[in-house]
Formats: sequence, C-alpha cells, structure tokens
Amino acid sequence: MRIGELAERAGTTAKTLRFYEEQGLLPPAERTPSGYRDYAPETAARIDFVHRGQAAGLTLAQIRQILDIRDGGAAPCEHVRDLLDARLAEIEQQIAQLTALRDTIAELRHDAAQPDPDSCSADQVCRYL
Amino acid sequence: MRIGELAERAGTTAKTLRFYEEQGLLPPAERTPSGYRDYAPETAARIDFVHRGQAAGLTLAQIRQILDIRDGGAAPCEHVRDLLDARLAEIEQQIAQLTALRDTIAELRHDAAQPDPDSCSADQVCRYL
DNA sequence: CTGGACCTTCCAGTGCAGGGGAAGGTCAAG
DNA sequence: CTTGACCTTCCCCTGCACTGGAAGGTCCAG
Repeated sequence: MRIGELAERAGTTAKTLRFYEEQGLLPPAERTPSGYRDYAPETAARIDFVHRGQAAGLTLAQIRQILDIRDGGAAPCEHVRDLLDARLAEIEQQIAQLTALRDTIAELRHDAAQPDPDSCSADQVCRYL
Repeated sequence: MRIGELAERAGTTAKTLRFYEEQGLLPPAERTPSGYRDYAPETAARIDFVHRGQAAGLTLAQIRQILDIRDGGAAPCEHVRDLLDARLAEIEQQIAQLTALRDTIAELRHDAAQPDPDSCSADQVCRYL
C-alpha cells in the first residue's frame, strides 16, 4: 500500500505519515524498487493507536514511548497507566487555572457592564482592566 | 530612566521591553545622545497595563489593540468589554473540552487500574488506550 | 586607563504538530 | 508518447511570547 492510500484509510495525510516516521512513531517503511514507501495494511492500526493517544491528550513523544515499549517486546500497560495519571493531574490543574481565570474575567466584565469612558484616565489606559 | 531600571521597576526584563517596543506595545523610546533608550517614569504604568491584560488572558495583539485605541485618543472601554466577552466564551469552551477530556481519561485510567498485560495484543499496542 | 556593568543591534531558537511548496522521479491510462 | 496523479527529498513557515548569545559601543568608579 502506498502512502496516500494508507493516509486516506487512517484519516490523515501523507505529509503527516512521513512526519510520524521521522519522529519514530512509525518504523521506516519498506520501499518499492523505485523508492516509494510500501506499507503493510496493519500499519493503519498503529496510526489508529497514535490517534487514540492524541484523543487522550498525550503528546507524540509520550505516544512514542508507549510504542517503543511495545516494540521492545513488553506490554506498556503500566507505563500507560502512569501517563494517564500524570495527564489527569495536569488536566485537573489546567481546569483549576482556567476556572480561576474565568472568575477573574467575569468580575472584570461585570464591572465593565456599563462602561463610563469618562472615568477612565488615559494614564491607566482602561480602568476596567 | 534606562531600560534596565524600567524593566526592574516593572518586574520584567530589558529584553522583553525591546520586544514590546518591536510589537508596538510601547512607543519607540526616546534616545540619549549615545543611543540608549531613555524612558519617562510613566512608561511603567503602561507596562503594568500590559501585565493586567495578560493576567486577564488577553494576547499581546489584543492588548495592543486596546493601547492603539487609547493612543488614538478614544476610550477603549467598549472594545475591552467585547474582548472580555470573547475571552470568557473561549475559556468556557476550553473548560468544557478539558472536562470532557478528563472524563475520558478517567475512564481509561479506571479500566487500566489492574493492568493485565496478557490481554493486550501487540496489534492494538495497548488495550487500555 | 582599565574593568565591569550596562547598553545597542541582529540572528536564531524554544515547544508542538504538522503545513506549504519547490524540484524532480514514477506509474498507469489514453 | 504524453498527461496527470502520485511519489521522493529538502527546507522553510505557522502561532505565541519570549530567551540566548554574539559582536560591539558607552559609562562610571577606582
């Protein structure tokens, strides 16, 4: 299978697949005599895994770690569990930060509900911020 | 006042102030005969405003828009209000996305609580993802 | 008059996940 | 035998807000 066909099947682009190969997410592809990349159909499952990892908020580098463990012959379950734990903690923190930011902005917005341009000195640029 | 002193007063770095000038957040500074930037003390208030804008989650480009309006002689109150509204909507959406992602990951993590490496086929790399 | 702290400009890189496009090779259909 | 779709490598660009470093100029104290 050539790169364009694989890309379409996996719902991505040829460009991205070459990038994945460069990043070590896909093993160097077999080549036809003329130099075209030639993929086994199973490669699509690997790309799907990459997409599942991305859907779980993992970076390509983290997904690569998992693949490396699997390619080394081991089951990556525990590493996956640790990554999920770490990601979960990060997300909780991001949510907390965004929630705090939302409250801050909501308050500023509330104060600016009836803007009174005359009460804003040029010095402070805008008294609602 | 030279750039280093202003940077310290405003809680930032000289490098950043040159960057702000380049980005149009600060007007081109006056120069001493020898070419050093020479700032009026009021410039610190402008930098403070930039910091308040950042604390509200605005980008430098958005902060610049506000400053441009003020520099044009108008009061930017209404624009600020619109920016705050837009930012608020973005943040709500980000929070919703992160919350959904958190739930997804929490479920995956739950399934991976007692990893069973033997049930993971190499094909799917990891059945918990 | 020398050393060190400060300043200048300019170039380049960071992280993330690709995208754009040039220059050229290959393959199948008409 | 040509056309058009596909493939190859290569390098640069995106957004965001800086940060690092090189090469050189300036200022002040000792």
